[in-house]
Amino acid sequence: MKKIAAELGVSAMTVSRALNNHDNVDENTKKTIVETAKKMGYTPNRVAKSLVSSRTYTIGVVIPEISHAFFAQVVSGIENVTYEKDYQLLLTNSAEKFERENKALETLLAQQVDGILVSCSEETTDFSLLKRIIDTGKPLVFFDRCVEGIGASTVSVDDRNGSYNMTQHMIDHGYKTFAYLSGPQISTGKERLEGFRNALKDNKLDIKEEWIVESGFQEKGGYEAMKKILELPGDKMPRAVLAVNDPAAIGAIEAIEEFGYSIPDDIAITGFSDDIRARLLKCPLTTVYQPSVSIGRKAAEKLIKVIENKDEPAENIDLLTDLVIRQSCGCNK
Amino acid sequence: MKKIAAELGVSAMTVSRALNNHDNVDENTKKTIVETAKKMGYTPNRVAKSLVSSRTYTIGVVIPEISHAFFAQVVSGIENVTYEKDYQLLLTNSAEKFERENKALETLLAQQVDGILVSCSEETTDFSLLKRIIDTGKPLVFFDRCVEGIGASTVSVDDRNGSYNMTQHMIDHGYKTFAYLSGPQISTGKERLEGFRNALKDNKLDIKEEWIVESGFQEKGGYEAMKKILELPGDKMPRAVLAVNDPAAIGAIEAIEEFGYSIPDDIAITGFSDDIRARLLKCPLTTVYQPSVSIGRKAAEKLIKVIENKDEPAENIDLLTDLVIRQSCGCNK
DNA sequence: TTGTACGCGTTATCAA
DNA sequence: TTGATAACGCGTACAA
Repeated sequence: MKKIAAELGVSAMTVSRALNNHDNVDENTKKTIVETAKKMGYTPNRVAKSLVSSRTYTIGVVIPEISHAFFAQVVSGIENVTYEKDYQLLLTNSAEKFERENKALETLLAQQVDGILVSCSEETTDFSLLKRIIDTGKPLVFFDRCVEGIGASTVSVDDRNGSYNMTQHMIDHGYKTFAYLSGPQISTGKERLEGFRNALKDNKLDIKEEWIVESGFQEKGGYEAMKKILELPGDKMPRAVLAVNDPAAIGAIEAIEEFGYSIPDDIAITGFSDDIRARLLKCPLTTVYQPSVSIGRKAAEKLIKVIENKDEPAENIDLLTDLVIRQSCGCNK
Repeated sequence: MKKIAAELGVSAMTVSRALNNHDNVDENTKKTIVETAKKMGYTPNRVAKSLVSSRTYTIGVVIPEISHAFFAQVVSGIENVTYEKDYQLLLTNSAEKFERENKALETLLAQQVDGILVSCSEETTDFSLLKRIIDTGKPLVFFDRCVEGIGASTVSVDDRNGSYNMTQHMIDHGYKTFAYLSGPQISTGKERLEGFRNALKDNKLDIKEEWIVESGFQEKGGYEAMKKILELPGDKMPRAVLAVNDPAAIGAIEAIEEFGYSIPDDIAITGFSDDIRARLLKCPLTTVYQPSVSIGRKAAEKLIKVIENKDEPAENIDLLTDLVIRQSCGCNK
């Protein structure tokens, strides 16, 4: 800006005004300034701008695992909104680790992001840092793996209902013995398991606790949890398996096939999330559709509202899920 | 920092030195300062730091489509490195649009990122902005969809070879008539088509130009291109189809099935990228494995080298591909 | 319509 | 070992 000013024999201030298209600048000088700015390849320095305005137009995102299809889609939804609203996206990855999540949060704060979007790691059970951040008034919105009741808005699907409905669907089709591959018992994972339990209870079916195995959110955990169930002593096997999400279900399917069982005839299985792979599986996976892109969009929209209006009230936004009935549940015949 | 200084009756400068662990500060004062900083919940302001140092420890990434599995994995590789080296990731999405790519680039520049990682959009044929950025000395590295020869390093796989090898594999197994679903004729897309052409030429096989159809990089384009081929007048059909990437192949498979043909018995097909879905398809897709995470890692590593040493020479890094033979090529019997 | 002074939070530099 | 000052690039508030 100084150089442009010197070049044209005006003050830096006039250049600033011209470039920001203020109306108290002579039309002619404005034109010349804009032109020479372009000619000299001027790029405004947002860092300096941010320092004075204490606004960075930057949003920090903490994702448990970027390479997971679901989160990639959520990010895509977030990006849609930030693009429209002229915010930038600072992406961090907790890699499902509590430590990394905290470090990421600290860094985002240091970067002076205008707001933060968080989906908790698998390990996160201590919310003190999150609470402290919210208490300072820094805009923060949870998505998918949310912490409710600590003052921040949350955006997720109605996990309990989705899980309940899927379980009910299976019961309606005559299944009576169920295994459940559960996620960690926080937010999403907890609610889905509750939905499962409630459905069984409401239908007066027994819950066999040793068939409820924690698998985590990933393929490997699903594989191992399923194996554990299949290796249980005794000759009984669950007739149907509900998994906390599609990656876990996909891992479990591998285990089931390794044991030589066929899906859905020996064991029926369902997932949750409608992963990009679900419909393409050899035996297409029945699952609960989660509007991943919308989750990202809603979360980003809410966050920006909070950023731009500190009085925006906190709310828990639940998006609707849908059952996607394919072959793996065996109800399609 | 000022508040801490006031609290302790020292100057802001001493606080700065203590917090940055300089050695010319009294050990005791240093300790007290660090403690009260923690107690007061001090978070350093990187924006201010950046303004004076003209370093942001931020890397901008321009991705053609975040929600694509391949790119999500590349981003994951990039993030691994930026995490290790303490850089932050500013993610932008060109949505395969030239305009958006340019806007993203401008924004990243304005954000004063220390360097930029770019994979070009499908539409990008005008490299003038990219060239201008490189010429200003701003560190920039291309990955996957690269522009060679304009002064920036590139990281991609040896597309020509990968494509050649796949074609040769098919020829070795007796296939003689090929269709090719091509990407746009830049970088990756161009090289893969060349590999295909070269292999046919070297084997003295005819190339039927009307069976070379531009599909773009996505499912929809693959579907439509394949349909076009199958609807061609005359009763001849290609015996095998090579697609520029897996998404295009997956789209094409849908078209092939819609026409009632079976894979690989009526038409064999292969992809490129080893998408997360490839192995799970009803007829698992034979494809060329691209080390996506490594591409991200290498690109980020190279970029950081350039950032930290302006004399780092530009180079074209080619990672190796591998054929992944599954069922869709029909060579597995 | 244009210009000057100052401040944003931090650090380099020089002086004490 | 510590402090004062200036500077990074920009915008607000005021004066001309």
